[in-house]
Amino acid sequence: MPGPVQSIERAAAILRLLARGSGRLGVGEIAASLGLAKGTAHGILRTLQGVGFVEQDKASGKYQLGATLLHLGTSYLDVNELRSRAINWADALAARSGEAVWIGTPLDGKVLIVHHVFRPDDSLQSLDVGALLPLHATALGKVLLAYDAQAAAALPESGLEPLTRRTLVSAAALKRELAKVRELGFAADVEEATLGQASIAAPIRGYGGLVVGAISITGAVDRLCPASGRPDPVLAGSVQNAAQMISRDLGAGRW
Amino acid sequence: MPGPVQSIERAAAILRLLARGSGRLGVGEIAASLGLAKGTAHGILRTLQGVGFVEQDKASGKYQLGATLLHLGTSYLDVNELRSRAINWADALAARSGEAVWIGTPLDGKVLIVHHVFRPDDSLQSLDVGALLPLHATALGKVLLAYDAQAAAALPESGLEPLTRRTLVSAAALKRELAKVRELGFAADVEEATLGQASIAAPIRGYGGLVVGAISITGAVDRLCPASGRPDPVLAGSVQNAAQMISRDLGAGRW
DNA sequence: ACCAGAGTTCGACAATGTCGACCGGCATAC
DNA sequence: GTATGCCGGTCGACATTGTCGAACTCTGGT
Repeated sequence: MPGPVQSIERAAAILRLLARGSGRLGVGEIAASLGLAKGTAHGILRTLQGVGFVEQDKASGKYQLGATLLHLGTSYLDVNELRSRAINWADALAARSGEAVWIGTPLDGKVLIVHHVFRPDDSLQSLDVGALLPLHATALGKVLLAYDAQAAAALPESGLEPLTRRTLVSAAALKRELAKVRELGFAADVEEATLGQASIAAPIRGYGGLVVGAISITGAVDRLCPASGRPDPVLAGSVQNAAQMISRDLGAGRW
Repeated sequence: MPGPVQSIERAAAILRLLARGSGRLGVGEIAASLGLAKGTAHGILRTLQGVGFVEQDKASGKYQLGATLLHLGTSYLDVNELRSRAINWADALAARSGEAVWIGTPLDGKVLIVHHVFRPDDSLQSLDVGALLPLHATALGKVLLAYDAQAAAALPESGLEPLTRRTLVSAAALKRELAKVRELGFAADVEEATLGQASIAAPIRGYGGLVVGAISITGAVDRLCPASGRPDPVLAGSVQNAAQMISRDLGAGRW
């Protein structure tokens, strides 16, 4: 196949760098990180600035992400079929379970949150749409791993980052967990991402039965796992049911 | 100055086209819209696909925005200084006024919503962060216009799009309105964007006193304009006060 | 006042992306 | 069932285009 356009790849690399670096970066730092000449990096940055993808802090001369990206990002939400089909079911699930609902899709070895319904009762919660969560420490991620052999194979054998003292960090333990997920049809995490919080997730299938995302509820451990430290089967059933309804809307056939 | 990088500009144009087009587009349509050869458009699209900025629908072969953009967009929120300084004050304003709060910044002849606090009482509201609102029909936009001569000059003399039957569509009427905004120090719109809804907005100033954004409350007309169809001065004062606090945090000097 | 480091500019080279014609499917029309 | 258009994808030659690296300027610190 004919070559991809290098300058665009480089521009994308710069944007990702700025997103990861969580702050402003200078031309020199960017050029060094990507192995480019300073002048080259500058030219790309100036172009990105012209289209509004990056902004320059006039005081320090450093660069950061630009406002246009926010608009493009939310425009993505409008065309995302998974999200638009799932919204109604997510609201219903939140109402029935009384917990916050997330919908996630795999992105580059992480889980991207594409929808978030606040827990019905109190409304002082931060919005997590657009956030990237690790695959191995969240119920959403475990579901995606369990039904995507490719993603599972790409996981490192060790060195999984522990978010809490309960995070699974060994590949063997995770593998057992994934087998259990496939057997039960849903995944759970109990204080593996955040202390005091648990989640239950189920797979969403698209056309052809392929798993394209997952839906989960998240809340306090004692509500999701009443006694015994195992997820409440009624709640798990609700999540699975919501996932099935969404899958049906997506044309997933008889799954 | 040395030329900007064309391929990046073209890639950005494609992304904007996809964001505007609100749906999937084919290679041919994109190439025609931008005056490019089909092969060229294809190469750029394939590169954008490689970096996750666009996705291809396998069934139809058409392209749409990609998930990576969502993550980049929300990463922008993390580094946006206006938003991060304003969040606490926005929460306080929402609590005191009992209304939904927006924070907006100018972007390319529109208002970009960078923060949104739900109305405290009921929580069944859609999230508008990332949305682009017109300048002439919203309180946020009027504030930005009133204090940015350049943006005001760029407005068309006529042909302002009417969103409701109360939207100001003549340049003269808008001009008078902006003069009033400058005099009072805040802007209002009463059913000019959505029937039954009103807003009150005040300018946020950054370093040097420059207006960098605006904050507003939005709610039912009878709550914001109790009798007489004019905005409640107490609520307007609250909005102005929040704007001043944020401006101070941004280092706006004595404004 | 000097120096160090930042972002920015400049010009030449050739690597790079662009163009336009060509292929292969799929769907529709006849 | 065949023909036909449409659409996405491919390929190779040309020259436009982006890249490099050195030189410039300005700010801030010493």
